[in-house]
Amino acid sequence: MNKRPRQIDVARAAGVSPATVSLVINNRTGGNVRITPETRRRVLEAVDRLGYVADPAARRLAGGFNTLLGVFTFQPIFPLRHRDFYYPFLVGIESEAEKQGYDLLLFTSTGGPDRARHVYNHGVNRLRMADGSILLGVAEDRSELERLVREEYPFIHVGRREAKAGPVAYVGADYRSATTEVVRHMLAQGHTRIAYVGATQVLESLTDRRRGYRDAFEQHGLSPDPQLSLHIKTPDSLTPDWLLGLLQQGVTALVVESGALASQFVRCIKTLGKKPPCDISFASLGDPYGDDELYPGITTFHIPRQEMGAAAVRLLAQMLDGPDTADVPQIMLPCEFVPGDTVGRLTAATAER
Amino acid sequence: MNKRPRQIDVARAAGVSPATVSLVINNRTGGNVRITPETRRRVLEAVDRLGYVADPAARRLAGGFNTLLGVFTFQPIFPLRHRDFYYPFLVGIESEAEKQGYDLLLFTSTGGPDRARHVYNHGVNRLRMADGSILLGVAEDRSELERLVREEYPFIHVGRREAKAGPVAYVGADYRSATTEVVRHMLAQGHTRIAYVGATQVLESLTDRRRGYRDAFEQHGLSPDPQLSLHIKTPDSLTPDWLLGLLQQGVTALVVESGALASQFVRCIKTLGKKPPCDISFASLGDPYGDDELYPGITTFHIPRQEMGAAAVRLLAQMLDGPDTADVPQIMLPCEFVPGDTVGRLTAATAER
DNA sequence: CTGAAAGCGCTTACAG
DNA sequence: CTGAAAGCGCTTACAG
Repeated sequence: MNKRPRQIDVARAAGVSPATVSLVINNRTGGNVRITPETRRRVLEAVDRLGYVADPAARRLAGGFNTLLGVFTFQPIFPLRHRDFYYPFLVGIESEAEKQGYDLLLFTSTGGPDRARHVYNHGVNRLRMADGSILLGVAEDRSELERLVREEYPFIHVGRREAKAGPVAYVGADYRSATTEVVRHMLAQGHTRIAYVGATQVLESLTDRRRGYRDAFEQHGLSPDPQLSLHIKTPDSLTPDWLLGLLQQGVTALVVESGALASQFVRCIKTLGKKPPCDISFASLGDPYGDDELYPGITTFHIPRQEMGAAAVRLLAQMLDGPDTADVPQIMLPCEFVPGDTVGRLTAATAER
Repeated sequence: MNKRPRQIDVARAAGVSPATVSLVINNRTGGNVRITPETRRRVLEAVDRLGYVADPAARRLAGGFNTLLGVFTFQPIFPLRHRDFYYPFLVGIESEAEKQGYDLLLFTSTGGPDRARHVYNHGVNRLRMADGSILLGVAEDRSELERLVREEYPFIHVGRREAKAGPVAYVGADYRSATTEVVRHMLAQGHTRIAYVGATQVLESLTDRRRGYRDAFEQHGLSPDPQLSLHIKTPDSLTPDWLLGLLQQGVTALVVESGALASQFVRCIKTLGKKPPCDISFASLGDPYGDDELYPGITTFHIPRQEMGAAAVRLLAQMLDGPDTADVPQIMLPCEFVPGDTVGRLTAATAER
């Protein structure tokens, strides 16, 4: 086990100084650095002959940067279930990290026994191992986010987030406008009794949708019936009977807040032997992740998950490379409206059913 | 507050030397090292207050460890297509890394313009940033693997690999035995004209299956008809006509080497209006990844991808923790036989069809 | 055009 | 029980 050659070995073999070896290898040519072609040749020849390979750790230490981007998720990033939740984001994160020349550091050592993950372990911000990090997913506990903001650790959150400690840098999706577009589409088809079925949870991404729903009505000079904004604890609460109740209240169209609710809705409507859009118009506020076709021609909008991941990396790289401007990037990406065929014109028959 | 705190900052804050900080943080307690509880407390308090995290690069350079496990794939790890190829491995890798307290370093900065990845970029073995690495996937070019072995860099390959430079540490799946089991199952049902449809490629995992096929015949005191071992360049070469030709040669059963070939086969057989197992018995040598049901009750074997990932991490952790025993771990995990219903008993009707 | 020197942030013998 | 010092293998001003 002969030791691998070091820079100094190459220098000796080529009859130059270590500095010159470094210069040649890194192709540093700017400024007042100029290497004779002959010297360069000798160095490269020695590198080749000795099989020299620079130590990346030393390189990074000396260079003062580590080109490591952290990826932190509050839950395991590769869960067996819901495998697809993080996946499209990761596709974007990875490909952009590749372009920007960063490696990705996945914080897997921060898990508690419940597999919920913590930024601060033993009071230490593990993320500091990376130059900056991307945060993904939903944290039960907001205090870690607050602390990160207070600490001024460079990070980008995927998904809009608010914190008391100050502005959070994020790449979000514009659920508000997208929801407005969907609901306006329903209003334009003559519907006014449009139910909103969402979770009880309060979360930025959900609040945005709820605002979008309201916006749509206001833009039509209407205001939504508060009775039709329904918040349930779990998708299971959405039962055929419950749905029937809604229909009897004159609901002619319905939007659900998430993919999980959408599939539950589809199940119920089938049980009832009814079909959208004839019996009820229906839309999902965001396409389900994965490519399992939830319902073929569902009316919805596309969440640009991949682009969000890529944009987050790009912003983070800028934050790290660029001069430290104090401004906190906050970006909302548009969601593309997917017309589908589950929303139809309100007919007298439907309305009076 | 701008710069991240260094060890020296903690030392000053706690009124001790950097060495003591290092000792406390790494829980070095053996030998003649003993830290007063009071000192330890002061150090940890300072660490906490300053938010100190050791620089992994410096740590590695100084001869310590990183608790970073590299994950290297020869292609993007999160491809949009074939998303599921790496996925189940990653599930295992992540959960085991979590258990062992390692973070995962994904080498995304090593991509060439073709997105094929290289261990050695500009002559640098990027993997050395991590204590050790897991390698996944198929490399066109074997020279990097050879070089890693020669360099004695600690790594585990997921999937059996051979190298000229010496033994490769791996966690493989026992495709050979699994294939034997499948083919014996066919032989036991009376089939003898069993075609083997595989790729032209030569690769350990494929070679193992080909051996397993041969083994099965030998165990029945037979030897396979060389004419029935067929190797095609792409799945597209498997056409209905081609299949018909096989049937006319008296083939009554058929195994395909991969999931891609399996779905192509299923397509052809449907075109021909035939059905397994009545018209032909059929098995796939390994379940397709993902959970898209290729063919509901297909006869195959289950590749324990998740377990392979976990085992690789476990072995690597042992390699790194343990005293440097020179032995190279090579493990083959069993594949579970999935009987399915696409293999049936050979009847006179089928044989003489 | 190239070398000598300092320094990146740690860990590990070695003293005391 | 803890500190001072050397060293890991590089890069980058700074001289000359």
